[in-house]
Amino acid sequence: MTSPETPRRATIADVAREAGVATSTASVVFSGKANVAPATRERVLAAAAELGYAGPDPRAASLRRGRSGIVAVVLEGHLRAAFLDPVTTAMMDGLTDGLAELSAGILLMRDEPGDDGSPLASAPVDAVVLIGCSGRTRASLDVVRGRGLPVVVIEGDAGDGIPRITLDNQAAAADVARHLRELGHRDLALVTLPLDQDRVRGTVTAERIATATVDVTVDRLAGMREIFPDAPAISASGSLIDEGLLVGRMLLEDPASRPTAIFAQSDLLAVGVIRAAEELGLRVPEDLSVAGFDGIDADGLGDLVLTTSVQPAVEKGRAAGEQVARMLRGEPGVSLHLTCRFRAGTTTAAPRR
Amino acid sequence: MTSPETPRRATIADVAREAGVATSTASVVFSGKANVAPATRERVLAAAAELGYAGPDPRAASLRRGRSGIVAVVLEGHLRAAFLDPVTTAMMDGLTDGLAELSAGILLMRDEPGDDGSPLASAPVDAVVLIGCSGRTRASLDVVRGRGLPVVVIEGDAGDGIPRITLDNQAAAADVARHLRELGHRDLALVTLPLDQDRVRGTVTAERIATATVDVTVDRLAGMREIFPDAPAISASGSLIDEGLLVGRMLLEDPASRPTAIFAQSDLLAVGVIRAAEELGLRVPEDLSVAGFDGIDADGLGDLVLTTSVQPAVEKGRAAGEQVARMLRGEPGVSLHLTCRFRAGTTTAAPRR
DNA sequence: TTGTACGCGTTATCAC
DNA sequence: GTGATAACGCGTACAA
Repeated sequence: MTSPETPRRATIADVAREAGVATSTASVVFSGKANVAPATRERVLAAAAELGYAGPDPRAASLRRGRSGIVAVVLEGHLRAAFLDPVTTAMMDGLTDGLAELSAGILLMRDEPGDDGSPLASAPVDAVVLIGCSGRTRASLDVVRGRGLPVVVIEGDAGDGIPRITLDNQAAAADVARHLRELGHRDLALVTLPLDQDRVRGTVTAERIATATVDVTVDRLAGMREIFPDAPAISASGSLIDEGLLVGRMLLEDPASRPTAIFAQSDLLAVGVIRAAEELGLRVPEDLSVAGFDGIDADGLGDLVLTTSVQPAVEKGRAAGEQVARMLRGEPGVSLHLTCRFRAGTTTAAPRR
Repeated sequence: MTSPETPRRATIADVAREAGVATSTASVVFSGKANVAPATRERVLAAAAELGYAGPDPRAASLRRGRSGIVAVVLEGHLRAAFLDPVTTAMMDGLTDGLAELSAGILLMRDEPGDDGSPLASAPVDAVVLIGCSGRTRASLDVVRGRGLPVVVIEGDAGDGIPRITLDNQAAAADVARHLRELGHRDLALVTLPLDQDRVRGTVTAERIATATVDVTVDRLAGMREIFPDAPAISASGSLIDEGLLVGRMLLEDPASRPTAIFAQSDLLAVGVIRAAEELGLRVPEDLSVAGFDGIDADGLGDLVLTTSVQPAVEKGRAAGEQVARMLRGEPGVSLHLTCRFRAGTTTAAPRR
């Protein structure tokens, strides 16, 4: 222990000694939490420069403070897939806003428990935001809660008294469907998001709905069916333009059974459907009306404006961030229910016949 | 101090006492770093359950170990913009791969130094990956380096001996330009990525190039100009399909000055240009050749295959991750220069006339 | 296999 | 305005 092995990195104590002050004084110089005589301050800073001291070690500081300044964001599935989704990125954007007052960093994590237990359990985080929480997360979540950390869930349910940020998916979907009905459409087809983890592309049956696990999909479907109880539906395997294209082809290839309008559960799917229509020589909205959901500004639509329900994606993130901030302040977190706003675009019109 | 104030959270010492073992034994039970008699182990676990102990505090553990298991990724600009770019997401994907052996979390950070100094300086991270590093980052970077943490830069220059992952942007762009020249094109127009933080859309002048700050843009432009020294260029305000559409219109609207080929600095821009051509009734590649850069599998091209230079985006991330892992192991980090591969597609052909 | 003791680098508290 | 001191909660040589 007394052997001079590696030339150890300077600590704040070394700096204090070099400057001829107490460690507590040096600490205050760096944290700025109290007034220090300018002369003393200079001495400390000079000593730090001389010893190559780069400021307080964040690890030690976070142990002492009980705060690391990091908030974990748990996404389901591959990170890449999550960031491929514009709604998720918008939400992350809002989250950084809501977290701004904490000036906290965002630690990205996946839902899956890794080889050596969930990383969630061993990461020095101050709070956790779950996005679309699936069952698997529960276990690792217990550890986090057991530690007394704030947890907020966006569009999911983590049970107990965990604050949730939710959306009026069903009502908003009904609004869009109503718009189509009022335009005069009677033959509507639906394109849904995945129903469960399996993400099977195919016709949506009553059985499949009964065993569905993705709330968003089920709720939006219910809203659509409020207005069009018998509309056929096909589930996509993800919220992607290419999926919309594939499902769009399935729905449109047979001219005999072709619907006059297609309502997709996401804007990306809707863009794909529009592309499928173009492929088949159908014009939108003259020959086919297409509506989406989300209100993202989809890249690649050109001059068309998608009829959709604009969800407050950024707000969702911001709200979650604000709740985290509140809970970290010791105040109780509350659940919030946000609403979507219908937007009539240029992709829907009255049917031809 | 002896007063029983708040019912303090249980620590590993409490668990050990409750189980009638030494703290070290309890510690080992949780870390699994050594063998413990099954009976003892059970007693410890039972005690932990009883006291509501949720496992070792990550903050304390990281101080003790000197590792937090977190790697910071610094992106320039808004997080949202970063994740809108397919190249960035692909890179992040590779990064998680390269970092896999560390099973480290990824802490997202922005380039901008906040109000209270850069968050980079106060985050408990083990290493830092910079993506497209601008000058502003330098200051906070010094703190990190002063602390002796590994730093790796992807497509940027952080000075000194910091390992860099770079791309042969200029040579690769020249390859694409050469292909167009060999096809017989003489009238080429360029669409560039943003030149600087201002992201102004407009004609690229010598002055603008001189004050440009985005290396990628400048390098690719230089490569293009090696072959077509006088080709006119317009800068886009971002790598987006709709931006390509706008700039494409600017370049194509006047039939008199219409080029026979357009080379865009990103595939997304190229897709937009193709869409602009379609709008004007021009066929690709018969009436207009279009080439891009990146080699992402762009959505919405139909049966066309874009002529482009395929950059190893995932590899860039993976390489950075691997260097970080190496440096954390104590080995020296090395700079890597990756190369793009030219891919001839169906969007380029000999000019008509 | 289990227990003891020390140090990781800070910062909050309180007295001066 | 400055200084001494005690935690913060854990991991790990080392001895038993």
